[in-house]
Amino acid sequence: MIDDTSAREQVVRAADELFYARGVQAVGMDAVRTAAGVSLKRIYALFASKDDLIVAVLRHRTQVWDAGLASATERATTARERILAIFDFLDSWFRQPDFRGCAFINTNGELGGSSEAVADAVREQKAAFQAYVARLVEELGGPPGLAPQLAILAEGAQTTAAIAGTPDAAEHARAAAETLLDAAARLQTVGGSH
Amino acid sequence: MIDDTSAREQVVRAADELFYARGVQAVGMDAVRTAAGVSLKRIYALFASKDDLIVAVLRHRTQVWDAGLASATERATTARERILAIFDFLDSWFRQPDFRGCAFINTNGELGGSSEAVADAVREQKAAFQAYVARLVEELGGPPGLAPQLAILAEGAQTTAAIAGTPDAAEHARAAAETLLDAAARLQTVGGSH
DNA sequence: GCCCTCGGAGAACGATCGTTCTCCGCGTTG
DNA sequence: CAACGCGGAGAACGATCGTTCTCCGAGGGC
Repeated sequence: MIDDTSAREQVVRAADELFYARGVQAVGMDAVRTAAGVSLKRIYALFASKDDLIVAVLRHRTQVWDAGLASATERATTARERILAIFDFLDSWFRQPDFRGCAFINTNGELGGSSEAVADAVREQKAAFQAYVARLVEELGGPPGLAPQLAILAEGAQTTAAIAGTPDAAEHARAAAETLLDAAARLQTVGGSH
Repeated sequence: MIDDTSAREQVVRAADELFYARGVQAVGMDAVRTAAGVSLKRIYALFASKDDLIVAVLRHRTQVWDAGLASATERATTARERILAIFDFLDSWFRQPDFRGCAFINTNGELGGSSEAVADAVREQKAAFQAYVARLVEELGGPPGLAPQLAILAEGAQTTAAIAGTPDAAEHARAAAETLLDAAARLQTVGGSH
């Protein structure tokens, strides 16, 4: 037998893939069991219920997202480049063949109305992303109002790419972000109303 | 008894409200029957299956959305004002107490991976919105790349408002749209690189 | 007035869900 | 070596799903 920690990890990883590909409610616990190779008894010893597993999957996705975002932006030297690197990160994500939109948005749409725990986990992740963008904008010296605008571009690109089935939205969002960054820089240098 | 047309309408309207509030899979056909006041036998005479009903609900939502968008933007006189009116329309929508995000995005996240019919209906609606924005941008004389950027702002505002539970995203998206419109106008008048 | 058809209410059916329980084999301890 | 506890496989359970069927009462044609 394997220890609890790696069993948990296997279950979460398998459930994550299945939930993301087919939606949460369409995946039965039997499918999770088969994919993870962990018995149902064990799964229910590690997680109190399917809802618990869903939340654990969302927290795992948060970690994966945070790590991917960090590694995508750390190469850039300036704050502006780091902000634009977010959209390059989205672009490469949208190009993956199994891309099916943002798991947090999808899960929130499916269960956010009934499960408060799910809604909370999703809200937390999006708030963390907003805070990350806000930090970059602050580093840049941009106005505080710029950060939510950039975050909205990133969110919109994700849903647009998921529904259209093309990665174009990343480029469009990146171009819009550049325009917003330019406008902020211009306001900063000339420092006045038009 | 009532005629088929109004029975259909009642079923679609009731299903729409239930699906939007709780998610599609969480609503049984019995609940639709009770809310619509139409017998299950009749429902299955009007719709071949639940999937059929889901698609009919999405088409109905498309009509409601189109009508709301048209009435919100028709008062504005210039193309720029009509574009910005989209975000005012979103703002008033986000403030409704039963707002729970964009039904198309939610349904696509829940079923788009398994049902091609649902994915198609959602794609159609989003493509129509993109085309509508593109028409306004053309009317404005803006560059063609501007339209997808504005559409992405609208999409991002919807998911952000749904998850955060606040209507702030509409204002942020509107402000970003103004910046993008200003930048496009500036390029148009001075007509050159920076 | 009688029959016949049609639609409404909801029971019934098979499938599947989340969750628990049973059975069995294996490894450990005294 | 024998008794025992623990985990794995999967059957079992009650609930609920989408869909169909049965029963029954109301209303129009002869």
